Amino acid sequence: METNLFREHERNSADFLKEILNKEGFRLTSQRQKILELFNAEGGEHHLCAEEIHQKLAEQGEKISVSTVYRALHVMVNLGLLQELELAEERKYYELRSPVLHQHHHLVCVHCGEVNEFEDAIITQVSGHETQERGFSLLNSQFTVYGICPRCQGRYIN
Amino acid sequence: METNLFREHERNSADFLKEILNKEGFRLTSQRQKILELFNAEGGEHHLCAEEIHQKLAEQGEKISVSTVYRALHVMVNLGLLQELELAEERKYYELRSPVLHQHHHLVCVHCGEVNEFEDAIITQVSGHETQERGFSLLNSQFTVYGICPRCQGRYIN
DNA sequence: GTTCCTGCAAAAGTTTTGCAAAAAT
DNA sequence: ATTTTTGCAAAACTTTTGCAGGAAC
Repeated sequence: METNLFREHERNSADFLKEILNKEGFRLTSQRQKILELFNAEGGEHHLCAEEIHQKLAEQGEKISVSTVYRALHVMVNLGLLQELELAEERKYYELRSPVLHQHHHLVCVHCGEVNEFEDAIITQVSGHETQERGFSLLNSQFTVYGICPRCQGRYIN
Repeated sequence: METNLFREHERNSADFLKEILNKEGFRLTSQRQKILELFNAEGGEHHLCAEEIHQKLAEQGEKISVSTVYRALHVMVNLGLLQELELAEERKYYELRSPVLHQHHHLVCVHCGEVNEFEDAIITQVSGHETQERGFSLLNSQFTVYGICPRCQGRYIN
């Protein structure tokens, strides 16, 4: 069961991205491709912030400026490829966008920052119910649970 | 049915605040009192950011610096009096903290920024379930639904 | 060829911090 | 009297923007 828009087209990821971009008058650039590849790399980080993206690409020898990263992230959010997350931190994180029905949510340890993901169809139902009741259209939802993970419970919590 | 920690002690709100502060080695100051009074004022804004707090207090003739507002907000979050919200905006918002069982959540119009609140016990149940399953202790949770409100649906969405 | 995109550096906006004076305990 | 808190100004950090050169269409 695939849960992200991008992986479904992995074989021709560049073509797929180009199509999506061009449809809206944007252009395919190597920088945008590299950023999306980073998100798509399996086993890697799921949640990335602009600075992390910039640094990881720099480590791979890619030349890309921070402002380009920010601009690319905005474009991809607007195209529906990425979703912006508000975790416990001061900066914004991004992840590949899941279709609403397979959306996952986050359980964050406020002590060590560990992030767990989970899915729950009820959350989607509640989103649909609340939006319908007020005549809103539903775009997406974000559910974040904060707690202290088992490892950190043993330590003194400041 | 009271839903916030502060209102329960409204008659002696200053004493109540002082007690909470002193218990942790903090001191009661007029600035901290004024900030909490602002949140507690009924019919007022529920969600306030640092700059709004600073401005509203200035309008009332209170002298308080922005840095004091930030410092007071941090103290009150740590004491459990306020909760930090990550709405759709670039800055952080705060509201009086509700006991977990009566927590409310937010429905945000991404176009005009209108914020609706709602309660749903199922959200609390899911929070409890997910934390227990992974051995986390539950601190709180935040559920935000993004959509477009009825008024904005008629307009062109950029 | 035209339009969009990038990189750079500078700017903007929010939040934090160092320090001396003031206030709370 | 001691310790915390405040206000101010400066700094730190994330994010945005203007502009000229370069790349994609």
